[in-house]
Amino acid sequence: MTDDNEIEKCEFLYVHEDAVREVLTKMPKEDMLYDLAELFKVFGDSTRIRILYALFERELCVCDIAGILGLTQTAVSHQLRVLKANKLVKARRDGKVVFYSLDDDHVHSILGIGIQHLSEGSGK
Amino acid sequence: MTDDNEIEKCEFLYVHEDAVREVLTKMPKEDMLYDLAELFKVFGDSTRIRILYALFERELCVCDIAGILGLTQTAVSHQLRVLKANKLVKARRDGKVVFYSLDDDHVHSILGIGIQHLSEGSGK
DNA sequence: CTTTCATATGATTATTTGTTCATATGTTAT
DNA sequence: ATAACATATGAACAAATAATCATATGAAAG
Repeated sequence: MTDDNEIEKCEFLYVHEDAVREVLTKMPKEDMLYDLAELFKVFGDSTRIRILYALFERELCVCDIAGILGLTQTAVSHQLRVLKANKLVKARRDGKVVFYSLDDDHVHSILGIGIQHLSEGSGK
Repeated sequence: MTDDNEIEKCEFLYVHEDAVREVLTKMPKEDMLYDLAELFKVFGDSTRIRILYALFERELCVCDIAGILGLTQTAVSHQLRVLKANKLVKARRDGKVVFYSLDDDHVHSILGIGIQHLSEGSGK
């Protein structure tokens, strides 16, 4: 049916043995795939996405972000910590106030492609 | 200190009032930001990332993916359902076997930019 | 039609994760 | 030093989610 190389049954291993072998040799390192997932996990929360978009316009302090998004200062601070740890935003202190801004060109790119995907998906 | 427009205190609202107003007018729709987060959430799991990378090479059936990644058939099937619901993979049935393949150019783009970010981050 | 095999689905469970509350740190002004 | 304010941090709680187990569906072969 398919055509060439079915081998044994699926007893959890190898329906198409050479396909499996080929893919196995070309898979990236586990560490990298794990880190990649961790990075996207950061984008996978609407609060963080909204913070990033707010920072698209200009740098903002924690309190302003909280005001814009209708969140508590604490919640924003926690999420900014995550974003900062992943080098997506950077902080600048001016007296008592800490200003946050985007710290990565990739933020734009990633969000942009995500939007493209969404818009095309709805058009199908 | 800062320079122009501090207004009142942060009582949860508006340290820099015009900054807040400006950003508020330019924020995208809530729905879109939510959908965007949902999309990235799909990429935010190492199992799904690994499945996507396996499919980079060629289409694969559920059992092969399970074999390649050392997962149960059930776990893979559940994740494929998520990926399919988000139009990142598509399915093709051939008899008893269902072959999955990537269903979006954006998958390449998004993962590519993610990798760029990671590699630059470690070089800092 | 019954069996076999590949895949899918539902329920349960364990873990992760975002928010809240309370409190701590750090900076400026009095 | 003390007070006031912006921000950060830790613990506790609630919600989301990925894996597992049991079972169901769907297709081909006998």
